[in-house]
Amino acid sequence: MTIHNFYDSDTTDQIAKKMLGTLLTYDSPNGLVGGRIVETEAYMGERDSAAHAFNGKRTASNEPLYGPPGTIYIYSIHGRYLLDVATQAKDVPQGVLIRAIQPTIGQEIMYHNRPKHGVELTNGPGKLMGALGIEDKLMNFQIIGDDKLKIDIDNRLEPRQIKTSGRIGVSKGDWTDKPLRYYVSHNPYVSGLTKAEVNIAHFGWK
DNA sequence: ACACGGATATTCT
DNA sequence: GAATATCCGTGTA
Repeated sequence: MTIHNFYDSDTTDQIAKKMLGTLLTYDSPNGLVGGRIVETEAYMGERDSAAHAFNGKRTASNEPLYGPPGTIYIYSIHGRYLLDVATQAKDVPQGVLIRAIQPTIGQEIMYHNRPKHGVELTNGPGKLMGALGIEDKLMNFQIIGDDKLKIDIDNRLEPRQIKTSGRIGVSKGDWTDKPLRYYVSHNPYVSGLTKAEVNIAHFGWK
């Protein structure tokens, strides 16, 4: 199965949900790193008041959102770099923000890239990029899976339960509270998860 | 020049 | 947990 089949004939919110449990990997200069995606958010394009392409806004920096499905869209905010993947046909600026991963590959390298303890390694969109060692926008416009940065959708882990909520950190607007954030219930690497919600025995996987 | 954001770290109750 | 402090690229002027 190629990455392209994954996007075919699905709405962006469905794609965001289906990305949970897939494996994000990066063939970094220091070695292979990566982990299971445990938290995503869908951004629904021109009509979505929280989206970068709201009202058709199109600039040099959000141009990758307008690319074909699988186009990598890295952007900076508050001095961090965040990872988005465009999900729809060319010129349809919808995408999924990858907000957290459970590290499974090259953890020593990631702890070196980002010297924090436990879940602090990757429990946020800027944190996971720091851990992977991606601190620039050089991969913008690449198609995910074509080069160093990949999402492996085979052997996807099945979440026991997927929860939804409003999206984090978006400014007030009509779409602020729409349930377009998806996460693997009980997984400790989900951002902002309370201790009581974590299950250390199964991490939320079937 | 300048204000601000799809965030994170620190410093308190 | 809740209130700051700080991050720096980007858009607008």
